[in-house]
Amino acid sequence: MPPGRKKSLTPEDFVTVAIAYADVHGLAALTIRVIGDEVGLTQTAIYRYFHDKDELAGAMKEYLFAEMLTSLGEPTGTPRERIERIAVEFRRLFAQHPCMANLITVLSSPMDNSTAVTRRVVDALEQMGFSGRALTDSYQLVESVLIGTTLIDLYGSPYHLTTRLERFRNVRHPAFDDISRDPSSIEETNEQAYVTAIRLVLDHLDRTATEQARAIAHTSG
Amino acid sequence: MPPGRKKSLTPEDFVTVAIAYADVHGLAALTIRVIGDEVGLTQTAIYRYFHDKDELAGAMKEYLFAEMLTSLGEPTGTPRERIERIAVEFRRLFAQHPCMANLITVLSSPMDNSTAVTRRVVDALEQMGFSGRALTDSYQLVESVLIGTTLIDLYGSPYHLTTRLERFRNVRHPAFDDISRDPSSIEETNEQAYVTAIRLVLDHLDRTATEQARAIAHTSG
DNA sequence: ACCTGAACACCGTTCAAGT
DNA sequence: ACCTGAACACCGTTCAAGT
Repeated sequence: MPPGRKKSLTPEDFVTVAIAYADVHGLAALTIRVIGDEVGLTQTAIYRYFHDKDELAGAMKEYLFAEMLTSLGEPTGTPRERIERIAVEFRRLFAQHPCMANLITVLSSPMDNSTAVTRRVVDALEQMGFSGRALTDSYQLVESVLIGTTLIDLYGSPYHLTTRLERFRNVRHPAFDDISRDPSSIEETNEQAYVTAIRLVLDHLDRTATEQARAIAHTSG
Repeated sequence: MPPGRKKSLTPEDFVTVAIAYADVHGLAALTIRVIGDEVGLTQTAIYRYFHDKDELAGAMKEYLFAEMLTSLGEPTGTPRERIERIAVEFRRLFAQHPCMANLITVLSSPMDNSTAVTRRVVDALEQMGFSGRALTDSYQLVESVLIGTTLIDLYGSPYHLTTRLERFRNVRHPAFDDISRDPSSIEETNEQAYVTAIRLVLDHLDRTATEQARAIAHTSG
């Protein structure tokens, strides 16, 4: 490609620009017209690249999950360590790209990269010894706590922190007043709750996995 | 009021009609024009009762939390039982009114009735022996798991079940295929995850509460 | 092939006008 | 006092027309 040659855009250009904008201004502020402005074209140019806004949102979600898969690298360590790793990277992804929380609540369709993450958790659970209904139940527990507690921290982005601050102030209790004075201690509290919740789930999985293994050994022995 | 006299509407009329519609068709389908149709007036009539759509959404949320407070009744039993009670009623509220999940993600402002529920949890935690930073951390853990795991089950309402069904099918694993065959077993799995998560949190609170009590006794003794 | 400009249906909201 | 009808700004989307 000769220099100075005006290269046309790619779908990825739209995706990265949209993510950057939504992270700062919130997903609600991301209109088709704004995207046009941001990439330097007209409002309607995007329809050459995406069928509709939902398809763009799906591509944004896939892009961010791809980023997470890259950070994750190849699975190593014990099953528990692998799930812990996923929990950490999941959290990091949402912290770096808060628009993800709104994307997930707005979007429903399962897609390749999110399914890949799901499968990693399922693999780890299988290696812990879960199968059949115990496997799906365990997976659901991990997903609910992992995504649930992350969602609740960030769904109002980019106003989630001030909102939570206001909620804490509304409790009208000295301990909550103390913490509502600076946003960073609110973030700490959220982080603390996440880490504790994940640890509780993993401890529980360790216990039930050995129980299931013992039950199977007893049946077949 | 004489019979046959045409009584004018109340704000509550709009609220109940809006909730009923959003529960069935989803919050996204609830437009100002639809509300007008449903109450039997014009699109713009609602502005005599609410400043804007956000105020209506807030009133819907408050109405549903009021319903929950009524179901809860006066607090009785041990602190743990009281939190369990709240967890059960919270779940029931969302099951009966799935629009609540979307209301929460869309709305941010803290309001009277939701704060009342918060305060009940805080009271119970204080009676368990938590104070200061341990109190806010404990509360945050309860809230994250309680609301988080509920949100994640229902945020796509009224399509949340078919969506999850499709996600399970996408995993392409025999155990997930089995469960994705009927929607009721998906609901069971969600319910199971919720109950387990709450139990894990409450067990953890029981442990840390006695630890904190012991630490205080040690310091002051 | 890639982009623009005008247009359309739909949304939340305002406001003057009706009873 | 309560409601209507027409209008406005904004949204996602379509499509004929430009290069």
